[in-house]
Amino acid sequence: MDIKISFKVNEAVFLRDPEKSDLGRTIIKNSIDLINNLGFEAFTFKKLAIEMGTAEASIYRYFENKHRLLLYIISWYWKYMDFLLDFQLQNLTDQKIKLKTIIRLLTHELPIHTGGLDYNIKFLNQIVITESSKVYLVKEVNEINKSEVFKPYKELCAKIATVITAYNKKYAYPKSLSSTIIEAAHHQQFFSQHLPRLTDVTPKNKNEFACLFIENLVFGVLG
Amino acid sequence: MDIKISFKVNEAVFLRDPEKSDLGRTIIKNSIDLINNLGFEAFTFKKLAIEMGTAEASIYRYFENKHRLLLYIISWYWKYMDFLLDFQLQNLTDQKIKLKTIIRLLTHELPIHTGGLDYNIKFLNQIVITESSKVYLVKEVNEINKSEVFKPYKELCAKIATVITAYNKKYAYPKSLSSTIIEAAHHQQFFSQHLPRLTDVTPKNKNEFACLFIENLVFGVLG
DNA sequence: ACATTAATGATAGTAATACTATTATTTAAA
DNA sequence: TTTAAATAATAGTATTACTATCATTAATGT
Repeated sequence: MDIKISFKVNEAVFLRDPEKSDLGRTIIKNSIDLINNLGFEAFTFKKLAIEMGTAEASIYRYFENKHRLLLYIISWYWKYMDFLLDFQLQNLTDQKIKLKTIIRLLTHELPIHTGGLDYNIKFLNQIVITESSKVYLVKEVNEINKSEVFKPYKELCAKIATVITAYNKKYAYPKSLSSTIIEAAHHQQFFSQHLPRLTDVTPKNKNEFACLFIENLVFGVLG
Repeated sequence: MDIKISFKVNEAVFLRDPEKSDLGRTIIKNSIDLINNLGFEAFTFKKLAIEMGTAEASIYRYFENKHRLLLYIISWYWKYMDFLLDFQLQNLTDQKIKLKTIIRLLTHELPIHTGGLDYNIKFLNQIVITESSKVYLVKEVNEINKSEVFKPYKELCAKIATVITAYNKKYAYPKSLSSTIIEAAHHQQFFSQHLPRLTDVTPKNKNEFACLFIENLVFGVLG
């Protein structure tokens, strides 16, 4: 069975759905590559158009601006993460194992699901670590939030919070703990890569570090 | 006694030291106001120059670009935070009270120290919450880091880590916990202001929320 | 007090960015 | 096979992110 995975991203994010045309999919694929290469600040639609051999105006038909395009990519990622989480938590009954599975997912490169997915998951992962907070850390956050485009993040957060509560019914801050571990997963990965003195990473545990730290944190708080 | 507080920010951050001239100080003061008003993305040197009634070129004599200016402001903030921390931890012996004092400082508006400080601390606080991570979440982070401009953040982190270790010698991740609570302090404040569903904030505890959550987190992990 | 240096103001200019608009051409749908 | 929709190609504008020049003002040293 050759399943094509695709996720519906909120329509408010784009002008034309990039999933529904070759050009659209090429835009997303090349954006992921180029944002990863240049960083979001230096990334422009012009450069993307040149990279793709298309016109700048074509990209503007899909996205209002590069911030929306990033929002699309990040939303897509959260939807994919949500899907993987459902998939991996399936049939698990032990809440501790569920939490460990979640933490593992949040702190590692996403497994590449055979079939579908022509996006570079390694790059996507790096983009999420470095750029994801830029989608909401903007002046217009309240305005943007009204169109519900942050829903995928909120839903993932709520889902993790449910598992937290199932593990420890008395814990008072399941959603905050959830958003904190998501963000900390990114930060600790970024710091261990670029600013290791902000962490306790060692050369030995470099890849596992964020996971170890967050597991210790979560089970420390939840008991 | 009328003490003027000032902090030496690493010289690599600026071209000309803004603390050493009226124009320089006006640049910083107005930047804080304007970044708070417009957000960092919409903030430009041109707008700042108009606001100040000076020429754009004058500002470029102090800072290479707006990223460096933000880095200056954020570095200044960390130095000020470090100073306040020393001040408030003075004479405290109970490590638990020390940690609570730290968490309180990280999650509240900084107290305005009489004398000195013509910067708007309320605004500065908001800028740190919303913009501070943008100084390191950039492609050039390794390059920038070489000039030691992130030292104030690292030193604050190390200082907090010392207290964490003093409180619990067995805890394996003092620096990561330290950077995590600093970042979480910002995120949880931002989320409770703008995206409350990512938190467990209630209308009642809105101002105290981040503090309560992080206290619970820290003493949960450290025992 | 005067000369020298340094800082600022005023103005101009350039390349790149972030778009919008127009029209011709290709592709897809009715 | 007609019609509509999507794309390519091209142009154009306002703003951004700078750099350069030169006159003026302020600060400093002797």
